[in-house]
Amino acid sequence: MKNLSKRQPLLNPYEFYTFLLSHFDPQHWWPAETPFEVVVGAILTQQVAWRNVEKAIKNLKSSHVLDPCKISNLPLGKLEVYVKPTGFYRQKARRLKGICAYIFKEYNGSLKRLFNKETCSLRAELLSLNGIGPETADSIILYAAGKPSFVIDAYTKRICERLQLTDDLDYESLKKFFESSIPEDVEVYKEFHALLVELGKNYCKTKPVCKNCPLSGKCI
DNA sequence: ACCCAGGTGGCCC
DNA sequence: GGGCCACATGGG
Repeated sequence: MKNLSKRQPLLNPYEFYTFLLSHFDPQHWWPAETPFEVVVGAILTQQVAWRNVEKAIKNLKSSHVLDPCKISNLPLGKLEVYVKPTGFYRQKARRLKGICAYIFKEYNGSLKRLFNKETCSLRAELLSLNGIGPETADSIILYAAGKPSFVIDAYTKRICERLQLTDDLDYESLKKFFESSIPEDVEVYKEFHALLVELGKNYCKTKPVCKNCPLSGKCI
């Protein structure tokens, strides 16, 4: 485990959060109607634009299969067709089906039972499933289970780098950095992450879009 | 014709 | 612990 940044950052995370709140509309994430839709979206959005995920979710909804039991019983080929727009579709279909089968087998298809665990053991259990890494696990815990677990994504890492908010930290260290700097509050965690993505999508891409960026001047 | 998007797992050192 | 690779579609 790396040490957290010893140098005084230009902006502390909570100030950064209030700054973002004052510059962007509330995001009210996650864009989904049910916790299970969050789980599916979290898998499907890996390394792909959200608009592609919307197509896949729409396919699943219009086919009336957006349910853990239905998906675990769906032929792989059909599931692949539904999730095709999200790319890596063979992998994602296989993993999604595996995760649904697990929920079906271990929890009788009830996410509530799965989520009725302590955050720490829930996270470990999610991480043990093929297709769920740290970001997906934290997204599910925060936005589907409604428990505090700060989500780190590529934008967040990039923004921290550009603002010199932290040293180059690994996932768990960066997560701890945020969690130790802001109130342990589900709504704060949700909105902060969503705002970081919003900032990232508009201004902090691999090639920075500095024009009109509310952070221009603070960025390196 | 490129480049990139709300990652993960496998393999290697 | 980190670096590299495969995985694949769709929009700018």
